[in-house]
Amino acid sequence: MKINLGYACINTELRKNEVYCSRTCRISTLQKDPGILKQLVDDNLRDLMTILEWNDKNDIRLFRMSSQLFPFASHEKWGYSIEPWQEQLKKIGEYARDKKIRITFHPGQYCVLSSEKENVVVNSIRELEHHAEILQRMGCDQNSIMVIHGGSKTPGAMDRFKKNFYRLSVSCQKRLVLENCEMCYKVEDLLPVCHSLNIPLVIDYHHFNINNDIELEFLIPFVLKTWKRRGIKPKFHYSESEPGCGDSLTERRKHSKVVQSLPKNHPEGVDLMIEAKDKEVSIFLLRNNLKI
DNA sequence: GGAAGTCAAGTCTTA
DNA sequence: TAAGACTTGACTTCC
Repeated sequence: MKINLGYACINTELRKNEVYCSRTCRISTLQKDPGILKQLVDDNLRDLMTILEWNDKNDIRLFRMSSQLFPFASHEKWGYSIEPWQEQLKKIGEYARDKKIRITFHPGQYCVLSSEKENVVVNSIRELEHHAEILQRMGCDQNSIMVIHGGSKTPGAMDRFKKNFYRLSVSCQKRLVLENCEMCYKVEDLLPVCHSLNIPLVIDYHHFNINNDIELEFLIPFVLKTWKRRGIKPKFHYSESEPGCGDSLTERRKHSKVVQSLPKNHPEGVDLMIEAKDKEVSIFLLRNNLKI
């Protein structure tokens, strides 16, 4: 069996040697020394290249970039242009393309397009446009997607999501995909929105296992259609609860250190992002255990 | 140098 | 209505 497995943001082996791409700072530090940002971004981009080279050597061709690559770049007050790093981004993008490493993003929990608060929506739009700009400057193709959740479950949330989706630039719209979550939006809740906006749907198996009503086998064909009609290679997420964790939702939500197995009936040709604390180590374990 | 507390951001629950 | 929990890794402060 051949599955394209990937991991998110941090390479634990390289991290031990201070190679990582999520350096940031506090606003209080920025106020004292605004020039610190350039050094943080330079170091993050340098290490991003190192991580991609490591991925290539280890035949890992799916990687989620950290949203902290450019700290505060989308901040209302402290935001700045990423244009000065165009050359580095282009070079990194060319390398990823050359090595067939699929790059993706997963902006954080504060990115809520369905919020009732206009300022939250405006901040979310700025955040998404920033992520899309990075991918654009890297020259990434349509397979470099940005995954977000449905967000708020207040009345009218999905209508607001749809309305605010059209406030995004076209290049940003083209990269946006939705993911089911364990609290608010199940796969079947998101399918109508994805159909209406013509955006793909990421199945997160872990979230599905915590929050579901319908058999996944029934839903998968509908989900795969959302990718096919856009010509984007499907990607799902997988993680497990910590073995021996309690029954409460809080305990089950936490990701385990490693992933022991693959989801049952995972469809052929769907990339799989492994979301475990031990990151790339989980991929090696899976390859060994399952002879992938 | 290590441990503990804090941090840009949102939403939901509880008091 | 306000405070705290949620989640997570990195920063910052304290001892």
